[in-house]
Amino acid sequence: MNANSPNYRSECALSTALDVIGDKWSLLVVRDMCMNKTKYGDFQSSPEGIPTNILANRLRRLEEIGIIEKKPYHTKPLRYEYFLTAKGANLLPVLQQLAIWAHQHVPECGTPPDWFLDATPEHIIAAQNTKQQP
Amino acid sequence: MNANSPNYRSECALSTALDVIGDKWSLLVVRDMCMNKTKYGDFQSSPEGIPTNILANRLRRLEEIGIIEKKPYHTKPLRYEYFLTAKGANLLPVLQQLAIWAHQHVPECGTPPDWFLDATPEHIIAAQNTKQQP
DNA sequence: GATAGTAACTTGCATAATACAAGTTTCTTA
DNA sequence: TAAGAAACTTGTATTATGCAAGTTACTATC
Repeated sequence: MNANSPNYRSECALSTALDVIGDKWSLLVVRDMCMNKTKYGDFQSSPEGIPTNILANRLRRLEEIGIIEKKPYHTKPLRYEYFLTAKGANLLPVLQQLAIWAHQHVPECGTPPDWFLDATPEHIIAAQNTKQQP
Repeated sequence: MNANSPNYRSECALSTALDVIGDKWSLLVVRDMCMNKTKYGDFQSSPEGIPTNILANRLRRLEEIGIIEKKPYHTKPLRYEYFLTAKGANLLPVLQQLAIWAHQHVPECGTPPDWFLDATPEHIIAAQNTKQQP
């Protein structure tokens, strides 16, 4: 019952990864952030149509576990932008492999853009920094 | 309502991948098969403890979508072993990247074995073939 | 200065996914 | 003859997800 007992299903790294980000929406929010989306409304307007309560919950959880961090961009009312941490940006290879697999093996699905497949976690971080300090 | 309208959330390859294998258990069953487990009881005895109704359901679904195939190893009563197809074995890079990420970023989790990180989909297929034709 | 609009949420309730326990069938072994 | 294993199915409880509506604090428009 305390915050230091995450209680993963097993010691297996794969299983633990799925316990942390293996839900229906988390990786899609991470994808959006890789595309330089930063605000609540940006995530909401993605084509998958994430329910607003789920989005609020995922942003809270992803921040708690250190995958994203929020920075205020407006006071009165207080509003935040969300950015990937290094931990979050390092999920990019996972996203890329998932996209490659679906593109190769699921006929109906779209083609991932080259910039996405060619990017690295470092690119993502760099792009975020230029956006934050214009 | 027909079998040819899978109705994915969007055209996005990542989103489609998650629609296909983005649940809590599918990739763990694929992992077990990468470790040369083939039978129902093998999957059940993995440390995560998959519920038996979920396991039966996932084996059916994974076969329907062509990620695994079953072959009889015993008649009366009829019993099947399950193997990865090429489509299934090609999920290995996804599993590897998830395991690498968790190993690097989640303190409590275990270390993936070298053979797992060094393997390729072709290795997996080859290992299955030697098991099938002794 | 009242009215409408926007952004980022929260709340309540319905539906779907997952979990747990028990039962079933068909052999095999003691 | 009885007990056990293997591979499930069925029933029900719990949790996660989905949808609609409401809230708060501004900003811009008539």
